[in-house]
Amino acid sequence: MVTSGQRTRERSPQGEGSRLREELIAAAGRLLASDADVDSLSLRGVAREAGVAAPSVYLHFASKEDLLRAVVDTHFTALQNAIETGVATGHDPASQLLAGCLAYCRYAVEHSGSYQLLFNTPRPDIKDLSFAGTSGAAAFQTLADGVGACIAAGVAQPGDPFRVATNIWSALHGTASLRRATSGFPWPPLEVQVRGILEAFTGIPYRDRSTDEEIAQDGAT
Amino acid sequence: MVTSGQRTRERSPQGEGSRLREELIAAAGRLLASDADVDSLSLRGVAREAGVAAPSVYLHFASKEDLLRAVVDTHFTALQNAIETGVATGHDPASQLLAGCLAYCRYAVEHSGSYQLLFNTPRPDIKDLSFAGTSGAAAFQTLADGVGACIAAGVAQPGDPFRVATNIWSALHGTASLRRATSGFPWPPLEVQVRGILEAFTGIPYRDRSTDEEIAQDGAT
DNA sequence: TGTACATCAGTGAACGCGCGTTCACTGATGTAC
DNA sequence: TGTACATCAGTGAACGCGCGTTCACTGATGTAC
Repeated sequence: MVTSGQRTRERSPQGEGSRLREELIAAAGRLLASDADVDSLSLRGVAREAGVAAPSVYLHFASKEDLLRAVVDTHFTALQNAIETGVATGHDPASQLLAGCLAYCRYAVEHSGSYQLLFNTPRPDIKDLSFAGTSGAAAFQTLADGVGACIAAGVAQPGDPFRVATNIWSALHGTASLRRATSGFPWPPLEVQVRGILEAFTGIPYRDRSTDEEIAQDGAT
Repeated sequence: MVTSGQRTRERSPQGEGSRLREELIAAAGRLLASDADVDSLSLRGVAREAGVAAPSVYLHFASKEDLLRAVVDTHFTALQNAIETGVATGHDPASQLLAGCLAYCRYAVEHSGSYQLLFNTPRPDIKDLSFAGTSGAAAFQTLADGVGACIAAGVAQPGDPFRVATNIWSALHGTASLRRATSGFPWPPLEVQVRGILEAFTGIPYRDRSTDEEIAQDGAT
């Protein structure tokens, strides 16, 4: 149980019935944030968290599957936003790549239920069958473009951006997933490992590099 | 449904009651091999697959949890065996490292339900709370030792074997997990990617290197 | 202004299902005398 | 050799639970005349 949906939710005013739709998606998000398992996302559980009777879900979703699809969509958008916000803090291809990858990993670690739903749940009923055109593909393209920009700028070692991005994605996904599934393993700080991974696959000396924030601070002192 | 447990399993002869214990673990393995989801491993489902009534499970396991613990143990042992068999095919530290990592990834991809149970299921009720001393730790130690041997032999670039092994593990786990969860992504052949990952983290030129088998074949022609 | 009616947001009770677990049992095989 | 009894491997029926879904409903708000 999380925020234990307030028992006396007041009904939406007439014409605003679609508010409940957003409230249900938000309730599912709260469950994912706490319990962090797709299978804990029962239709009744989500309705309970939203403070509403189970059949009310059917006012906005045709089935449980339909509800989960909307949840997946919402969380893919949130991840994409997190990445773009991160990338925007960088001022050159190399720092943008680091910032984007860090944002991705932080999202995965800090919203691990959500991330688990997006990338560790092979549920064709909920997700698109082909990868191309999905939100996951969009996020990957952002990564591949970032790698390509570093190679084009001559700061990363030459190579096929798509393949390099595939390796980086694998490593980032791996560390985020393993951190969640293992208890007691002595993981290094997330940023340290992300820097090491990026350095290994691009040749950019990230381990010796300050963040843009640190550079700004150093310049200010 | 898989092999749909034969409806008329003949009972074990007297004194051999513990046969059922192994049959139940094997039945769980068949379910994992086909359906590949921990949550599909219901006590009733396993009994059904074994061709036995549900309460019969309690002749050998105190609870569903207890059964699943035994299943986890069995599959960790299978993974460790696969790795050791792989390592044994190598004749120097570098080829042993590659062989062990390939064996790990192949196990993960070919027994994806089993692998999912071992490494993507944070279930403290089923698994040990601390990582140290577990079968997972043993497998990781094998990897760290392999990396250490390559560094000591001077074939890998210098570094902390534990940290390098952590990065390799993350990347191998990531590619195995993502291959399962994404449909439609253009993954490179597993061995190609594993070689690229190992080269990036150790500096050993695996991408240009033949397997021991290929060397043996080349020598024979 | 009053009243009949429509619309809208949401509910309570019920359904059939599979689950984990408990209980008293069955029926074959071995053992004691 | 026969028979009473113990042991052993496993079963059938039942329990309470939460699930997804359906159904007929309620009661507040708006609209037509």
